[in-house]
Amino acid sequence: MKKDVDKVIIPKPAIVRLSTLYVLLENLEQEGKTKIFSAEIGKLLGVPSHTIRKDISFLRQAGTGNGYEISILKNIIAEYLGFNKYKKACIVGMGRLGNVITTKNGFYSNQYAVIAGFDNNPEKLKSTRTDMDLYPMAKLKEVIERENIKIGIITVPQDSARKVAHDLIDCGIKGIINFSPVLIEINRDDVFIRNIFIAGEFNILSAFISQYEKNKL
Amino acid sequence: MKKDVDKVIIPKPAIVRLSTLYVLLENLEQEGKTKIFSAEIGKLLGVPSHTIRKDISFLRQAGTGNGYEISILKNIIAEYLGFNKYKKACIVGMGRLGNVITTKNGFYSNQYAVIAGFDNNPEKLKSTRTDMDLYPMAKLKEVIERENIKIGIITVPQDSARKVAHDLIDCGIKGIINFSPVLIEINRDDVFIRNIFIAGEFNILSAFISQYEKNKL
DNA sequence: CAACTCCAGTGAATAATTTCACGATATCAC
DNA sequence: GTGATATCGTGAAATTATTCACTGGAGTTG
Repeated sequence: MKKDVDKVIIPKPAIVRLSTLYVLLENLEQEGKTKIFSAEIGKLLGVPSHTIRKDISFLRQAGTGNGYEISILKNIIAEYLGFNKYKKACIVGMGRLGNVITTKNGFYSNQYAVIAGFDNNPEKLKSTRTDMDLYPMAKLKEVIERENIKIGIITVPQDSARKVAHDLIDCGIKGIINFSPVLIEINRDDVFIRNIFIAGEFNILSAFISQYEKNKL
Repeated sequence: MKKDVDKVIIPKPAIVRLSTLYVLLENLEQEGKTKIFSAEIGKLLGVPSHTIRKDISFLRQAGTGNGYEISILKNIIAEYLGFNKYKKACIVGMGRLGNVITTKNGFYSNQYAVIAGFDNNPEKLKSTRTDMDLYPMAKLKEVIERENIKIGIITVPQDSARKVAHDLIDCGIKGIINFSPVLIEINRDDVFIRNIFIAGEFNILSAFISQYEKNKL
């Protein structure tokens, strides 16, 4: 009898690695590569090969045992992790950062589409040159519901970030990428937030470097 | 007899949380707040209060037992994690993203200073308006060594990211924040890299949302 | 068609991290 | 000052994640 696949819970760090791996595979595929080994993936992701093998084994879709066919592996990951479900995103805050992020620069996978931008400054709505549709904040709920958008990006200044986050959640957004330099507190376990907290990154590096030097002694 | 404090190894996730917490405390302090409780911190960081208490307890600098004095907690964290050691950073790639990041926007803590910018396009060196000193790539080693910079930010396009990373490491950089949409593979355990991999963030959110819905059933 | 080599897959062991639970200490009210 | 309440600090337990170690399949060579 087959194992109850649906009950296997994948460790969160494994989900993060596999999600990243997916984008990596997209890039490699575009470069013309078709096959890859666990050791190679490991190097690129900065983890040992057995970690990669284990991560992939959580998906319970055993391959042939001799390297991975990139296109197949991509599909297995996307299928299992549900990447095909939520492809639309919106962005709030059409300032300079918002602009940079949504300019197709390789920043986001070609699987996703940021289809709507919001800002409460009418000037910005006019001056911004982009493929997306731009709207004033008042249209937030209407657009998100109409397009069934589940992912939101926050690139507004500090003082409005929290309000925007809660507005997005009220409109049905389930995942947020927050670039504002403010941590956003949410009380619901059905909404996920990824904070891109650049100021913190300096400290993290500083700490790791110091820890390394301390332990070296 | 006192415990051998120096031998206590802090879990990596705790280091990351404490590093983030530090920036948070800086912000709260600027807003005029002087005291904070573990439950409050927990909400802001999105983790339970006992995790925060445990994280802080790794520092072995017990407080009074009734909330934390923000200024004191800040000092304890900075001291223990060595934040005071490496305050200078440089950035390679003065394109639009590089500009946005280095514009004092609250993106980086006021503790750090991005003091030098590099680009191999002479036009960019002239046209960019900034407080930093700007240099051509040829000056990389000279400047990094002269200023004893240990942290580098990469905001160059995809195709040069890997080379830039290795150049930085050759110049003595020990910590890298990589914004390019390429994962950088390094083989040294004395160099730390933080990939801000936006394309991956979409997948991660997508996966968490799907996982949540799957487990809900 | 062996024999050999190279990898993936995975259950089990180990290690790392988080959570728990409770004693200790500060604060406040009266 | 005493009691009531709130909060921290931390060793130990529980949970979660990683690493190990071995099996078996696929490709390759002569």
